[in-house]
Amino acid sequence: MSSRQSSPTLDDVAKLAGVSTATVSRCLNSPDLVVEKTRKRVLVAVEDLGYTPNFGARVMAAKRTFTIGALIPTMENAIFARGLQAFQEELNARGYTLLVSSTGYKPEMEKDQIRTLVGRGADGLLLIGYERDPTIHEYLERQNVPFLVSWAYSEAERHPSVGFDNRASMRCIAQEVLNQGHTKIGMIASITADNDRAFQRVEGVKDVLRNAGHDISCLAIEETSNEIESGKRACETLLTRAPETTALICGNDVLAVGALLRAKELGLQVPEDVSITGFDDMELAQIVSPSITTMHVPHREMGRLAAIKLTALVEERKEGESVELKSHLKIRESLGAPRSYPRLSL
Amino acid sequence: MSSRQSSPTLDDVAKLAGVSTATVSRCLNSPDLVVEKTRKRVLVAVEDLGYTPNFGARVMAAKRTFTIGALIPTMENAIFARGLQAFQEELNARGYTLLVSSTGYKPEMEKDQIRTLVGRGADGLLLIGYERDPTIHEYLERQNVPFLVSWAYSEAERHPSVGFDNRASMRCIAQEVLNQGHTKIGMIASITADNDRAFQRVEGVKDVLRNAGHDISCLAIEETSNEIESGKRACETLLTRAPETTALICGNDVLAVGALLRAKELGLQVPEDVSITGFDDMELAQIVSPSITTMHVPHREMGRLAAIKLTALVEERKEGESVELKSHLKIRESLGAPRSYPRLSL
DNA sequence: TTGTAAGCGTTATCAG
DNA sequence: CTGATAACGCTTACAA
Repeated sequence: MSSRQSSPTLDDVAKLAGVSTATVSRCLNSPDLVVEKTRKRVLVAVEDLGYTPNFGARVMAAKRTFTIGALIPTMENAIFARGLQAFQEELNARGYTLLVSSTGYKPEMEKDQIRTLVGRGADGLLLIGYERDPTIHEYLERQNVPFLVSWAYSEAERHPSVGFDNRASMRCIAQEVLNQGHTKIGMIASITADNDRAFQRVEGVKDVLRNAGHDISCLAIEETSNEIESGKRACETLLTRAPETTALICGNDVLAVGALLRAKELGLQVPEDVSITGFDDMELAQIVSPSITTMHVPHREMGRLAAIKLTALVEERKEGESVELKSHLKIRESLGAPRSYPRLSL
Repeated sequence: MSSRQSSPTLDDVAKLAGVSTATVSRCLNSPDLVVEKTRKRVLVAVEDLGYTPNFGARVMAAKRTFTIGALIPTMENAIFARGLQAFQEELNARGYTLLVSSTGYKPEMEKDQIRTLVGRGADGLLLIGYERDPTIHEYLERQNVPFLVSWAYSEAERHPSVGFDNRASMRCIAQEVLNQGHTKIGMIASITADNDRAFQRVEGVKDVLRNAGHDISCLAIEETSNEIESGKRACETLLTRAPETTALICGNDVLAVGALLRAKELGLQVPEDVSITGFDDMELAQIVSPSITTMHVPHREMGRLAAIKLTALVEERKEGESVELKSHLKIRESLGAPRSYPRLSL
């Protein structure tokens, strides 16, 4: 079965076509440098032999791989999957191949993977969020591998990014919650350590409360991992800790769905007894009942733009500018005014 | 900005450590061939220089890339994302990197991408399902690139796979539907052209009906793309076409969720007016209300095993054996006995 | 327009 | 256990 039949090389093609390897190479890479007649002969030979250039050799000689690496926390979260799919499609259209790895939200893992991807000759990298050990950025600079930050945008950061302002977006949601008349607010956040998106979302909520004259120290916050099950647990914990809470602002839709399910299990009415908001606007948010008020983020568009930006960065080797995408509030059923009278405690 | 400062090479490390390049290479690849003292010195040098092996060179010399390519229909479907995540984790643990592309369920796209991945020197490929142009398999054989089929398992096929029997699994669901007393059954399937999983799932339903003495030609089938929205539309179309239908067997959970939502919008009770079943057991299935009776498929386990199998295939270069994973029925709320009296038509 | 030949940075064989 | 050294297959000056 294992006929160690190695692939035809440039040399084979050259011989068959009766030209030099240089000519064959040129036919493939810059056809206009070769006269029609020769080119034709070469292409026939290529076809006949079923020749495919050897990747390693090509990389070594050309010092380009046409490979882009992407590091995402996890493929299992639909918001990354969706953006990544669009990213890949656009990359493909531009002749690049995507190399993906996931980090499981672990900084050490990310560091490792970045080295791996660079080692594999990725021409450029897509990274999620700004926050990471500065030595990584230095390393990439030194290796001369451009990278684009995505899923986040902040005026305060100077590195090129394609994303949205997590903090401002969350401010928008929190404001809406306040507008509905809520004063006892709880937050279920994803783990903020090493995660600027999660952190900024919490800050956004605090900004608004502070601005409205609330005492921040009263904001009950539960931090937990991004799973529906965790959202459920956090919901219960928080409502036990702070039973007077009438609105739960969640760091993302996954947590919000968890919170919603548990709230219902606890016999609470949403939004009558407790309002719940999400973030991201994944499909899930409009499927559950009641549907979840959330912040819509244009993930596909973000992926697509990131591909365009990053290939430009790679090809032009100059500092690109950041692109801020606009998120917008999706008002749905899970947010409403608090009851005018307190509900029975749990 | 663009300080064309190229990375340190093996040679640099060798010089700094005062040894030959061969020794450095050995330290990195087969440490046990090098005496402790030398190794230590070398590793320090590696660290000092921040040396990363050049991928192209390595590929060329070793004729291995430690890269595995995976071609999935789309990352946006959670069932692929989940399996792929596990696949990647296991691959990583074994020192391989994953190269992913999606085909959008298009055979031509798949063909293209396979060539690309092989061109990039993928040591092995993970492909979803058995069905594809036979020339592709010949091509891979010729290029001597082993590939593993996944997400499907069939005794009738000889190529190594890690998956489950789509047809038998669906038979199991259909039988359960029959057991509940349904006789007017409809099916919402994904597009079966070029998709053996979708096709086998339809066959599974037919097997059971045929076996129970039903006339297959009466089975109302709607084929549609894998989106919730499509499931909704198909549900309405089917119930309009065959209003007597009391059970909708769906090719997967995405379609089932769509069908469920639309059925509710149409004012039908599930399962009292119409039962609905899914397939895959994605998270979604237990979150909607009523929760969906479906077939649980161990996606993570499948991905993990696929990684083990495929790397074995790559490393041992011998025909592997297929692994059949067992799916199992998840009875939930969306399937029940039909009402004894007919409901009002739509 | 085409050919020649010098790298590119590893790995692996073979001596020592 | 370590060191020379010959591949590996392609790109790209430079020469013709």
